[in-house]
Amino acid sequence: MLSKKTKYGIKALTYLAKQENKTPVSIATISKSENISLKFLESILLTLRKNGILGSKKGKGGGYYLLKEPSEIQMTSVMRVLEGPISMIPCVSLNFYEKCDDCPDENACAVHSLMTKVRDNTLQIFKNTSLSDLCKC
Amino acid sequence: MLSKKTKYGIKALTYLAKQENKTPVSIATISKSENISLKFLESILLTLRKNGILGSKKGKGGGYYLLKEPSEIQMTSVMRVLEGPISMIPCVSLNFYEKCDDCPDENACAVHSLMTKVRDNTLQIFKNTSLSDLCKC
DNA sequence: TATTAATCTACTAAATCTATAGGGTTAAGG
DNA sequence: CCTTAACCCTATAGATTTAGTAGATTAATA
Repeated sequence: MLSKKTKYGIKALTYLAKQENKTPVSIATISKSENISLKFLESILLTLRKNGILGSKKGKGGGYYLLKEPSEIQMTSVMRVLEGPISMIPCVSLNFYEKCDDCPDENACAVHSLMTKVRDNTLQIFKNTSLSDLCKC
Repeated sequence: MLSKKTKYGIKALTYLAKQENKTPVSIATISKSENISLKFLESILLTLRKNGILGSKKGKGGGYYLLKEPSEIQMTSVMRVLEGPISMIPCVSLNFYEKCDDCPDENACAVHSLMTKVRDNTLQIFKNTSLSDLCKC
């Protein structure tokens, strides 16, 4: 299941991507427009900033803005920052790999092979989708 | 994230699919072979039975067995029974649809369109993968 | 320089989900 | 009638999610 954190994060990012100029947008503005709890959104935007996707400006007239062009922001990085692993199970994860306790042989594991397929497909979609693509809906 | 329930369920199913004859296999046998907590596996097999994937026989010589041929069991049904929706978000789910509270227009929602793509792809994989395919690893 | 608009930080909390564990009941076989 | 094994119900520790609350910090501006 996609967490609300990720859902709200993507919505906020597309909102910012749709801005014509790059002047900062306040959390409150995004919160109202996208119907997102202000305080929750605050923490989401903070993690996006700490992970190099957003920049921020403090004080009056401040807010958040994209650090790169929307077309340069892949959904892979957005998903990894907000949702964590793209894989459904750690033993097939590229960036968050972990061995299963119960599994003696990954190569003979049905779950492993099935989830590898799913990961490959999902990864392709996220790689080939940028923030600017999402704005076209 | 794939739950352990689903992971264990798939492992148990492939174990049953690998059996040559269709005589029932006890929970204890599968539990030992696949390193799965017996009590947890018990509840998993029970839900698989209640959802028409497994049959069971009580008493001595009893246990669980597949109701259909492994090649006839699609991963779509297995996943839906164990993990629930295949979609990452209810608003794109075919079998578990729910509207988002915050979203005024699904067709204009970036998350919706992205997750529809992911669902379509994942669904294809699960549809085209049967239990017998998983035994070939 | 005082005010105001913002981000930033830290703590708390309710609700839900996950992954079991325990114990008793029922049915089948020998 | 004894053993075996599924069935069923309950509880629970721990983790995660989704916030809410309170206040500190920073920067622009009047």
